[in-house]
Amino acid sequence: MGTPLHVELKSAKPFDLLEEETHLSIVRTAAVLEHAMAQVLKPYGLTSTQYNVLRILRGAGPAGLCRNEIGVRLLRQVPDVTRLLDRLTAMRVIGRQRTDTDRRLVRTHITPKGMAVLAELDAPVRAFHRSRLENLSRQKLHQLVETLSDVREQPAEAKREREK
Amino acid sequence: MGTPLHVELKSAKPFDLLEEETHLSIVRTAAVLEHAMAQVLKPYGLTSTQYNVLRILRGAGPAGLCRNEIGVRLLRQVPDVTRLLDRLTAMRVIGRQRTDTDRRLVRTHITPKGMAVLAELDAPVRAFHRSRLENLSRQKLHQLVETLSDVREQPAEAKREREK
DNA sequence: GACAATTATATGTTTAAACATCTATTATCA
DNA sequence: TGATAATAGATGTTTAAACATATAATTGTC
Repeated sequence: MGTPLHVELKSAKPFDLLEEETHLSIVRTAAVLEHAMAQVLKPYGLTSTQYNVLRILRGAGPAGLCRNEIGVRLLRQVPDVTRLLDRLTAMRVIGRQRTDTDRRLVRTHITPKGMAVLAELDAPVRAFHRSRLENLSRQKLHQLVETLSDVREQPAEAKREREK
Repeated sequence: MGTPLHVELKSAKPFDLLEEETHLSIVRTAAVLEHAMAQVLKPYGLTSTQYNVLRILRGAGPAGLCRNEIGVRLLRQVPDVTRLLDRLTAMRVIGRQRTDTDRRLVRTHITPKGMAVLAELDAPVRAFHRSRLENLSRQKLHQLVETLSDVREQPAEAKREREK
């Protein structure tokens, strides 16, 4: 059984709004996981966003993806994908080339070096994920994934508001 | 029922490791919530970390807290609390003074202006939390909070490793 | 077929995050 | 007591995030 968040954060009193407690729990849990994951990636000189890009491009295959498409697939949106890709290009783990048919597009693909870095990381990353969540049953994990997708679902009212 | 994450992120194939899917779901959900929360705070010129500091200091009362204590209570750890507090001091929402008994310590407290900003934000923040999670039952929320605290709990093996 | 609107990416600039190092003060203990 | 370690905080520097704006290419429309 885990520690209540308000104890973990030494808050004076428990939260008075369950929705706020839930929000804070999600953000806190993500912060803890992201910090641990960053430690796994650090020896390889990658940030989690950079690793995210490499995983996206490996999944996309040799044709690669254009900048915007990478942007929308990122786990965390970043406001400057161009320079994120610049840095990965400097590391020689990705490559870029203009598309002929639509010369606005720049296709970005993972290089053999990038593939090698990912291959080296696959085992430690899997081991990390498995050990980090070993306390939870398969059923709990499935339930958590399901509930979180409901959280991300925009409430109906807000959706209507946004479409105006 | 929410959208599966691999569809949301246009991933080529569903995840092959449930633990990884869970990790990514948590991080993705936090990113979505944090982005929405940032929109609520933006008109007030506050980042979510700055808002977090003000909430901590309001909870701490007039005596305030020292720098390190604020650091450990933050939802997301930051590596430079000093300059985070510098910026809030420049906004005149917090104040600082050296402690007499231990002159290494600097006590930081929220100012009346800081209290006023928080007071103004209380209603919109509560409304945001309520509407953002209105799709979920109380029971689901309780269950989610409980499961997330289990996720944050360090696995027993890793704990032993860390204590060496 | 011109021309505004849209889309895709890049650049300039300000601000903050990240990391290492440094100073001052207090605690520890031989 | 006096050297050493530990703690609290600040500072310097590099790197990346954030935000606005610009440039280039394509699409839609009348």
